Amino acid sequence: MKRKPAKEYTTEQQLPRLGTSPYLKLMERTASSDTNLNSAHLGLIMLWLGDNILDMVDIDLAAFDITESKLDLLLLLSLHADQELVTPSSIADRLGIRRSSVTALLIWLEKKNLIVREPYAKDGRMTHVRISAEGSTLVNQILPTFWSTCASLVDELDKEEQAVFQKVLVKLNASVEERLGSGR
Amino acid sequence: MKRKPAKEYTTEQQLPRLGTSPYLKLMERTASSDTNLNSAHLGLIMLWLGDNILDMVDIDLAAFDITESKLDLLLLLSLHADQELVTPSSIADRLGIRRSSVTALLIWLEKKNLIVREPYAKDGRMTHVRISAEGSTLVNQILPTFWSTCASLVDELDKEEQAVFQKVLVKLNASVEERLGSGR
DNA sequence: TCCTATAGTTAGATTATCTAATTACATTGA
DNA sequence: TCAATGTAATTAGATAATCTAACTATAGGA
Repeated sequence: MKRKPAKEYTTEQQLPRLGTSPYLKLMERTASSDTNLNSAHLGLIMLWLGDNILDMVDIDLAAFDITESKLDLLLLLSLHADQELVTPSSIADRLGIRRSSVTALLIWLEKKNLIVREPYAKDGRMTHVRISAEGSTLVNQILPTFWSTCASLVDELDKEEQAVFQKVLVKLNASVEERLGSGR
Repeated sequence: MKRKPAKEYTTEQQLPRLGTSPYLKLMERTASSDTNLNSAHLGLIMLWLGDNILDMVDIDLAAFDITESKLDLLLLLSLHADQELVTPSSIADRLGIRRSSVTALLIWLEKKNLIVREPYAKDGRMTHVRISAEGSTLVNQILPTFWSTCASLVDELDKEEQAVFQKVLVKLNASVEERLGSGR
């Protein structure tokens, strides 16, 4: 979670906005010779943009008193609601986090009655996790806003730009998912 | 900071990879009628990609025992090293976080001798913050890897794709920065 | 039946945030 | 000139999301 300072008396003296160029100059000076500077520039802006987008979504979700991680988990449970067995372990595996981290999320969600944990009869060590009716209701309340925020991110692109952008994004995301070994 | 579970005995049973399509179906069902579904799809992938990219960079930086936030701050100090006065307040303002959060970062960085805090003679309430020689050295060690990671993110795009992508990214980032009121 | 593997949780830590309170200095106006 | 008020920085205490390591309980095989 990040960024949304309310007021806190705005400071008089500020740092000048430097823009991108000093970063590029620094890059020229410090990048290894086999690094393509254009690519690095592109990657850098992607990184910044990614950061900013996450912030925007966080701000949006804050209104629903939930975070992106938790919504992510609720969506996962939603989409696997037909599954006979959804365990903390498999969730951890999918989200790329530790089981104990999942436990922490589940405790929070269960406290709010958004999920249900049920002992799994066929194997006493396991627990089946599912989204509750209340959880589904919340997700359905959140999603319209969430999609509209997603859409607003790329609103100002014209159709042609969107088309190329889409192709590129899908490609990049696939390769990054592969590199990380994660993926939906 | 996120994701890089070491081993923790991989689970036998796993959740099936669903891919994007169930998300899109869900979107069709739950998006408000005035939300453009293509845009929302695009935004969603951008969000996922942004998340994944942050993870990648975090993993990279972990080798240097520093996080993105802290590198960000060190870079900021680097680029404003000529400035007479760089205060915690102005840093907070620029990073879009609270002064107390900056204090926490500074304490950590100072403990590692990466920055120096000096009382500001012209106004006893203020503190001038600058990067130390050691800090600069570290930054110079990190940056080659950092730039190469940035570059690797978009490596597989051909020149044409890169060109369009660049144009689009710059545009989007500008608008998101404006919406958030942040920006470098 | 005993040993070991696995699932889940708990305990305790770290990082990055926040708000509210505190401390110290600066400015201003009666 | 000094008391009230404003501002800068820090501290105290909280929450969120993560981690590792240790623990508990169950399962399953030799």
